[in-house]
Amino acid sequence: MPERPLTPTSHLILGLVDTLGPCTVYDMKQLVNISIGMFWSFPHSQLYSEPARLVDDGLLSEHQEQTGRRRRILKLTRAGRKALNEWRQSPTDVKTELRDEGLLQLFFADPADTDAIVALAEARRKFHEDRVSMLKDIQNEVKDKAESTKLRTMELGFLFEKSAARFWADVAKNPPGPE
Amino acid sequence: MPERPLTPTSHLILGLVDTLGPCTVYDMKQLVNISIGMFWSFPHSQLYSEPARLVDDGLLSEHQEQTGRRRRILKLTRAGRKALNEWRQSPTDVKTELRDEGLLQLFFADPADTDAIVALAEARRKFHEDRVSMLKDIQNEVKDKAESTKLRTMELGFLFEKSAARFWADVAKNPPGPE
DNA sequence: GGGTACATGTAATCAGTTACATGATTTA
DNA sequence: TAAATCATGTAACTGATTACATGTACCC
Repeated sequence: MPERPLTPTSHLILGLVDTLGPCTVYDMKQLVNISIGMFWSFPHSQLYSEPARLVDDGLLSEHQEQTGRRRRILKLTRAGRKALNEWRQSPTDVKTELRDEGLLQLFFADPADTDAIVALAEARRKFHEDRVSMLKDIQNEVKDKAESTKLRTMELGFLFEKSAARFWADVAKNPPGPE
Repeated sequence: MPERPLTPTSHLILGLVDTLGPCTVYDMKQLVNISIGMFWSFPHSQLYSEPARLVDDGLLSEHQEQTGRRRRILKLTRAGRKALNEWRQSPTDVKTELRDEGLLQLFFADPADTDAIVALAEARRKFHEDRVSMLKDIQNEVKDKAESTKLRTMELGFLFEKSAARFWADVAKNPPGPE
């Protein structure tokens, strides 16, 4: 059995099952939606397909209900917990992916077309400001329940959205021009 | 011919060919490496496969050298320029993907294991600080040659790396703990 | 003239994404 | 009890990633 290299998605699932205890995919989806999923999209089909692989790998066990919705309950196996803990002890050296199509548009904007640049900047500023307030709402709702590490994680996202909003406001006010 | 929806990678290629004029994939790779590719990874095989699709779509034309390395020279077609300009006029409403495995590790860190958290934070702080200085070097080198829009784009990346470095320094100094 | 790094691609795998489909619960 | 929404999945596609492969130019 040449073991499959685990992806970030694998570790996400392992971490979620550890956080939630035995749980369904839907439970995981709920948690992802209001936390890490705010910054890193994990479509729900991934949350189904990856556990299936992890069961094959022996890192999760699954138990299907015999009644009602026949949901699958997922649990960490001993090997799964071991894999999770090893990952926890090895800080990654992978660079952050900052994939922003708005930035791509700025990169390829025509410096002579100031109107387009300002329109882009205004749209993105508003976008990031809306996200700042969404994040505030979420934070208020979870701040008493969530673990300290999870709250802390949300902070970097928060910082990013705020500097992005400021950045685009500045671009709108003082757009790059020709020459 | 139902036209294929263009991806960010498609627009990247179209934009690069517009910026560089008729060029090879390698020319594009060089530019990507010192700019947008610092934040959004585009493996070079993508820079080969996507132009092939765009040629199929009629958005690029290609002309292979008959001698030497038989490189392929790529050019925007009229339809390609039209597609690029339409994209330029339509600010995206797609959210920024901030994919950071270090953050994932913080999210799933054990609040009781302060040592692991501090080690993670130190590693990531150093990582982002190194990137800040890489970016400074690049900026110094290109600041007289590059277009204003392209320089401006790099700034958000720069801001991000700086706040990430600060964030992790703070986590190291004042790590989230149990209870 | 042999080694090394640059340049140019191809192939195969696999994960990510979108779309589809439908059953179970709640609410009007 | 019908409509709406929540919940739970599957399937097909295709793009992203990794690995492989080889040619060309330059340097020692």
